[in-house]
Amino acid sequence: MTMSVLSRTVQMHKAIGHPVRLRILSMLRGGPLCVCQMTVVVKLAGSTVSEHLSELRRAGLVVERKDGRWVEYRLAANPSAWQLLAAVWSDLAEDPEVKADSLVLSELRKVSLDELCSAELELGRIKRPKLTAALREAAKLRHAGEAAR
Amino acid sequence: MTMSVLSRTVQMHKAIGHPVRLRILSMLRGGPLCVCQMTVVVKLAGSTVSEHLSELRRAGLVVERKDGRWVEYRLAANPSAWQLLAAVWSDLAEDPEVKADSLVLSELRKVSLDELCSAELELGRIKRPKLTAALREAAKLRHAGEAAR
DNA sequence: ATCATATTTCGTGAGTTTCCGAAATGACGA
DNA sequence: TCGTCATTTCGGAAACTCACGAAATATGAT
Repeated sequence: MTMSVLSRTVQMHKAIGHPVRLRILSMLRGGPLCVCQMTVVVKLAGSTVSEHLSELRRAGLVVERKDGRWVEYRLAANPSAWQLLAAVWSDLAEDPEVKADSLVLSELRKVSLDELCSAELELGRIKRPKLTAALREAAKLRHAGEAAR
Repeated sequence: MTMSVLSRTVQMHKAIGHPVRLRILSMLRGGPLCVCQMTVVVKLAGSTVSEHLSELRRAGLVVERKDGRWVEYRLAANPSAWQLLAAVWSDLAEDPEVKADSLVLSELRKVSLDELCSAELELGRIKRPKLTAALREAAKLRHAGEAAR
């Protein structure tokens, strides 16, 4: 079960080397999140997000903690992971998509999980004015970054 | 042609996230090398090694320089690449496979490229006593690390 | 000029990744 | 107890990765 240093390093970089997983890591920088919150932001099937999170966990980059119906993920305290991610944050903060995500998240964090997860609150149908404003702004940012894909 | 920061970061980590490419980067830490030298160490087809090097170049991790019949690769001066690799070296130096590689390389660097590349000098048929000793030692190291795959 | 050879490019097959929706799991509340 | 709902696991389809050998390219030696 103990992998070589080489294999562990490869596993860690493979985990980071995917746009959705990198966005998830960036989101977690602002504090722990549950799966349903991340699902809203990245707009993929819940099962897909769950699988990405499993891979990040296997790579030692995040840890999970059950909290009632929800599962909360946070960045792992792993030192070599932290050093690695530190090298990533500086560049990444400028990215339009990452900025858009954190804009959405800052409003999303103010909504209770019960409220967020209740069936009617799919993205775009959320009533809260601040949140919808954040979503519009995020869409603009994303669109601006679209050219540079 | 300008990629977003997110895409470039992903590309870089994908490039690092492969055992052979990681070994190549580790090898280059000791100075520039030509393709034929790396091919001998990693024991893959020349075309395969060449493709790995192209990917590392596209990711901005290495640069190439033509030198007669040979093509020399070295680590790029790219600052964000350097910061990333710095986080990797510390862990990686202990890995048995990486140690084995650098042991072989330290002897391989003493052999001229002409001598190395002449057809009879496939790995294992090299006459130089120090080099063969290094290869035996490297094989032992690799075998010790085999358990931890 | 011609040959040998180091490297890259190309086509191909095997294996892996990524995404989805459906089914399974596990926890809360009625 | 039963249904509801967040999450995970599973099966499968499309896309991508990795390794190879053959062909193309380019350089140095004869």
